[in-house]
Amino acid sequence: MAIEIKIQDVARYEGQEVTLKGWLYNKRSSGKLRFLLVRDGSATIQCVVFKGAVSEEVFENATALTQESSLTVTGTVAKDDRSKIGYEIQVSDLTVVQIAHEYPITKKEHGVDFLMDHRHLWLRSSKQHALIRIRHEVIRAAREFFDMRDFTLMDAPIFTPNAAEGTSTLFETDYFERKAYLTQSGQLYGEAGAMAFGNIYCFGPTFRAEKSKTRRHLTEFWMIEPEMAYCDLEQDMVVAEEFVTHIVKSVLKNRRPELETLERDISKLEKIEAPFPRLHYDEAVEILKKNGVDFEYGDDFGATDETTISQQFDRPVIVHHYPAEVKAFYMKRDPETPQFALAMDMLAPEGYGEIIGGSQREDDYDVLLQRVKEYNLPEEAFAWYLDLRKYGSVPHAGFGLGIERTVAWISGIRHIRETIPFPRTMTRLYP
RNA sequence: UCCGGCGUAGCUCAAUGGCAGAGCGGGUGACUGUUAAUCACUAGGUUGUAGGUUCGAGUCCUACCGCCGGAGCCA
Repeated sequence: MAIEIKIQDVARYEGQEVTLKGWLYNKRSSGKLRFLLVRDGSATIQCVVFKGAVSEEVFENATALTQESSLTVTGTVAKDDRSKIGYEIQVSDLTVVQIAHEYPITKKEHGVDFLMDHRHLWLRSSKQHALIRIRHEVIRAAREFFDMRDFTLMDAPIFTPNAAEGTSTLFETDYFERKAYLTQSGQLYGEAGAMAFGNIYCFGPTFRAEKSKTRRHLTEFWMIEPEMAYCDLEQDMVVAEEFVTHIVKSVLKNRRPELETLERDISKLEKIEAPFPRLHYDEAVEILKKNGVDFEYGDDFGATDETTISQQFDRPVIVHHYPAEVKAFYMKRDPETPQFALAMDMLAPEGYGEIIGGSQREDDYDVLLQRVKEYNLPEEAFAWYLDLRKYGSVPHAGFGLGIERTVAWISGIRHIRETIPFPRTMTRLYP
């Protein structure tokens, strides 16, 4: 009786008879030979069916297989230098589980819209497979980083009564004849958690109804957000750069074959090491001026500005002390230079844009109440949030990291939509 | 919302205003080492929609629809 194995473990079974359960990735034939490229989710291997070595029925079955048909194969593991993984299977028996209908995704190239309409099948192809596995590793490493440091996982709600920053980009939904909004960030709830547990993080989907049609935007994306009590902006930045370093190193260690599948320039990732360069807003503006960018002092940076700044460095760069006017109401201002907020953004290299946004939060009750009024926010909706400043307020800080932009950067792929299994954009709700 | 581009076979694309085609995929067959195998044969079309110009429109014009890219906004 042959032992049932995963293709990725095939090297351990050289010369033995094994059984694989999978799907037909591709088929080539030559006279009395059938070359079946079989994938099982772990890897892909060529299975060779020779007419003289199997029953007539097995050979006929091998001939009839169509792309993505499901099958089980039994055969001997043989070393072969022509194989990409070093081995192939010499088939002795083969069972067809299902003959697949005509498979829409062929070996030739396809357009994005067609592939996205078939996203549920596209996930089977090698590039998409590699991306989702890198995404898994990014998420695993991100959680591991905070778990190792004794942060408590405390997830935030997805239905929220109000917006943290304006309502124009919120998805509204009916909530038993009231209005509810899909969350844009777990941060405010994270602050409640930090006051309860010290250090927490939350991880979940967030939703933004921005009418953005660029390769960096999704309407539904995943964010991991730590929030730390007794923490200032400086400490916040240190955690952020060590965090990103840990994620990159984990992917390099555990998902190197996938990076190679994607033809990622790995040398660029190997340079990622904390500490990262840090720029005061004023220094970032200087860089723009030096590069001849027409930029108005006091504005936030646009996408091309971010690219110009990040291109000066071979690792992520942190920009801090943004003008307070362009930043959110909850960010604390620098006591020494109150025109600046104690805010920071981390820009990924190679023009991948902002992957982290964070700040030290305003911890003074009176100042925060004043901000709520200045930003015309409904005071009663933020009563619970203001409470956090009434009962044992402490300096605290946190940030949010966008999973999809991080995966896009580490993978080196152009568009963010391939970094999530089923992307949601302005024009894409199916499948 | 604004700016730009593209809609032709299942897919990727050709076709000077003048007979709507190729490759891949599908089907039939040949081949004992193929690597997107190769070779032969074969089926497959309301050229996004609605108007207009013209002897004649896939091609030119107008409107609409869909998608793609970018801007703003953001992670």
